[in-house]
Amino acid sequence: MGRGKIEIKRIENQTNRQVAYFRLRNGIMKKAQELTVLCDAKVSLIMLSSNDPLLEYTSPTTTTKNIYDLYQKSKDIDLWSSHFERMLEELKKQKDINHRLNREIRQRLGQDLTDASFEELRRLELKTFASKEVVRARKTKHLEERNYSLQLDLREKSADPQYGLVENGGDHESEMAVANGDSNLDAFRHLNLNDVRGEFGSKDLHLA
Amino acid sequence: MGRGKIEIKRIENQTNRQVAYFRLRNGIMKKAQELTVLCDAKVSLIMLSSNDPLLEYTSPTTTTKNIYDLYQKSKDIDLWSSHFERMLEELKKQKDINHRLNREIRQRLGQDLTDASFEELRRLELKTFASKEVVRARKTKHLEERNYSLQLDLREKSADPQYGLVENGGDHESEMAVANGDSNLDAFRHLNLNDVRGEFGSKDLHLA
DNA sequence: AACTATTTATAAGA
DNA sequence: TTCTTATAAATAGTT
Repeated sequence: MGRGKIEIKRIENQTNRQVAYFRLRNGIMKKAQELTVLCDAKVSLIMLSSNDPLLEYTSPTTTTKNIYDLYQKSKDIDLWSSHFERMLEELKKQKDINHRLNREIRQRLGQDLTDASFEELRRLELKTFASKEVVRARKTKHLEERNYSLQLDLREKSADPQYGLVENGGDHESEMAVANGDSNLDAFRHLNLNDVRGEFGSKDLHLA
Repeated sequence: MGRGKIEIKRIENQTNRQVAYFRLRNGIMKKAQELTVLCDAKVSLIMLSSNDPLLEYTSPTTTTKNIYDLYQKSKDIDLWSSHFERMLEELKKQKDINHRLNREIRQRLGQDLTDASFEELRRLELKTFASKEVVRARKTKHLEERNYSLQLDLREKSADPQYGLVENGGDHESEMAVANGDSNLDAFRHLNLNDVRGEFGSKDLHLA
């Protein structure tokens, strides 16, 4: 509606397109507002165009989150699980970093072991056990807590205020490298533990 | 715009309001579609009015989920965080603890064990060995299985085919535990490493 | 960013 | 409801 009729297809001229966007977005926002008021409806309108910030209209009687909750209910889907996916992806990424570091560590250990004396080897083995236990304990405890979180998650999949994401900055790499007692110490499995244990005599093992 | 001008305020007559909603919703949907095509924009429009099913328009170039993700990114908020907030907070805390612990562990393993006596080392080995095989085998496995089933639950709640969950393979929990290690130093402390004194050399391993 | 000729949307009536 | 149509509103092209 204007001086001339236009075909509804992408406006190829970048500038014209931008101008049209500016006009039309105001138009539709107004429509959304009118619809809200006149019909007592809830409306969520979100628009995005390259080179422009995201723009939204949300009926004052509701919130974007509320609309999305209703949307999900209506569609019987769960968009929020995307966050869970995202976290899993992040973990997967970290896992990859872990693997890389583990390889590195194993290589270093291998080099060091090449010319290690018997005493040194024994010392390393002991370190292995110590690390293993510490890490194992930490892992187990954390698993418990994660279980708890997941359960809460499943239980409370509905209402809620808005919070900011906790930033994940910082480098995990060195920490993981040290903490990952499972894989990074696998290298020691090829040590003949029996040879070493011989040194200690044959006392029975007591469970902790 | 019509035969007469109308004031933008709630239409009190229920029927008229309903009729208006029907008209206007078609209008705004068309606008959304035009905006999408003409300006190459992404639009998400969701409408709700009592006694009517939820109605939406989403640009064919995107999805509601995608818009939602972009929205959150743009607003730097996380609408889902009430669910995840607890977990993320926890992870952050764990990470801090982890950082501190790693330093501690590195120091202890590197320094304290260096001078361990034969007797202490033997005791240390026995303890760690025992814990390794017994406690973890049962407990950890149980927890991991439980985690896995919880995740399956979450996964089944997600009906969005476009965003399949990251394949987990049952490993993420351990990775997470590793990456966000927790503070169970108890097992470590029970080793009484500080009491250990001995005769060993000091060739050191670098774990990171 | 303003103007205005036109197109488009739609309020009220049938 | 749905169609019709007079009129309001939106806006394309222009300045």
